[in-house]
Amino acid sequence: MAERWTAKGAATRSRIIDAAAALIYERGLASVGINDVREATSTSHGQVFHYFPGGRAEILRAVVERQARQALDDQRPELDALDSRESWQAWRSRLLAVHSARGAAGGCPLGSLAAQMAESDPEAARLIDAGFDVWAAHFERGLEAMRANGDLEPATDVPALARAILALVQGGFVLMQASRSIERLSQALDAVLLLVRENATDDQG
Amino acid sequence: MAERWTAKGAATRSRIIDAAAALIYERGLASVGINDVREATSTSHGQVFHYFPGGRAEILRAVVERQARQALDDQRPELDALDSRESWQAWRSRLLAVHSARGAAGGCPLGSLAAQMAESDPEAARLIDAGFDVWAAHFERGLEAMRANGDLEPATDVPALARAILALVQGGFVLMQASRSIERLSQALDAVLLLVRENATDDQG
DNA sequence: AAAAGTTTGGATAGATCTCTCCAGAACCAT
DNA sequence: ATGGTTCTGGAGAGATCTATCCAAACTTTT
Repeated sequence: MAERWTAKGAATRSRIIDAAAALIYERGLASVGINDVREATSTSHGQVFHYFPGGRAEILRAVVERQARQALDDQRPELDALDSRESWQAWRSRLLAVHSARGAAGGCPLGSLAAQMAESDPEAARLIDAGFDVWAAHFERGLEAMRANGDLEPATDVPALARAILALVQGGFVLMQASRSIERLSQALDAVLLLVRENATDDQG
Repeated sequence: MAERWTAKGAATRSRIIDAAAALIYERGLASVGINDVREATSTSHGQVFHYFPGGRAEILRAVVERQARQALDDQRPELDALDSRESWQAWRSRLLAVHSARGAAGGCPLGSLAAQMAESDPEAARLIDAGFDVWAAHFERGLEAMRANGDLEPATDVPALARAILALVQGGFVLMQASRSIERLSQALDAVLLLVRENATDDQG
């Protein structure tokens, strides 16, 4: 099914998704129509519906999947090795740097889509939720690694802690988006480090 | 300026705001047009623009202010007296009950508007941010009361803790909205209690 | 009761948006 | 090369949406 297009076609399709994602991130989903995407990509109306027979809804779902990847990539490479308190700190720095460079606008590439799509498109909501699952799994992996190294209290409820951390991150993004201030995200990430520290064994903080 | 309308007129205006808020909360902002609001309130097109000369954008801003109040009311009366660990627990229970009854859908009445309006309407973003400020101030007041009672570590950075708690709540709402599971909000609120407990003096937990 | 102001209903303009359809150009395999 | 497939361009139907405008009905005031 992914082989339905030639290399050229797949490139055009990607271009459409990328442009749609960028526009939605900058202006909000409601302000982005097919025509805006068409203009931004120098494509024709026919192409858009050729590559997305499901129309706008199908583009939007592709954007969700793209942004789920984007949100994770924004945190790499640190996201893949959150196995010490220092690595969590490095992860925090990267996330802040990325969103500082973006002007503290737009919120979470993935999370900001939740409020915009969840109520109108259940399938999109499912995709967003799946993205959160993968994200939380990365946190879990890091925390488990810490536990294996003896850096985390053995009794820690890792899945619950991972979800709490993800909630903190998402909430930090929401507050940041409303205020356009990186400070809000920074405070939330400080609390993440605090949570990790308080579940760590060597409580030297 | 608030006396521009008679009692009857003000009632109609309120009816419009309430209906718009409810529809937006249920279907998402992008799916709600003036016509939907008109139908839901059995009003005419003329009335809508009579009471909101600024058109759709003005209605939306009024909805933001209404939902800022709604979000706080959802947490009352506990929100006004978060001066002990028990009161935080009662607050948690109320919030869960309210959103459980709503089917764990829609997210935060206020916070869900951030992603939907912040990028397209700066004034709306300002109103949302102001709502968050009031919300955080309530948390601060409760925490300060705890400190005055000797229940909180004197060195606690209360404003930062309040912001972290608000971020947790907002993030919990985001995860809840995507998954339609009250469990996600519950986990976030558990973490709130944990944060409060860990900043409390008598660490018997 | 008359006048002034407010509220209500609805027609309609004007713009916008999604989506369908068709045809020509480019590409690829045999 | 040639036949089939994919890619591209654009016209236009059909629906929807915001907003304006005007006049009638109702309220309030004098």
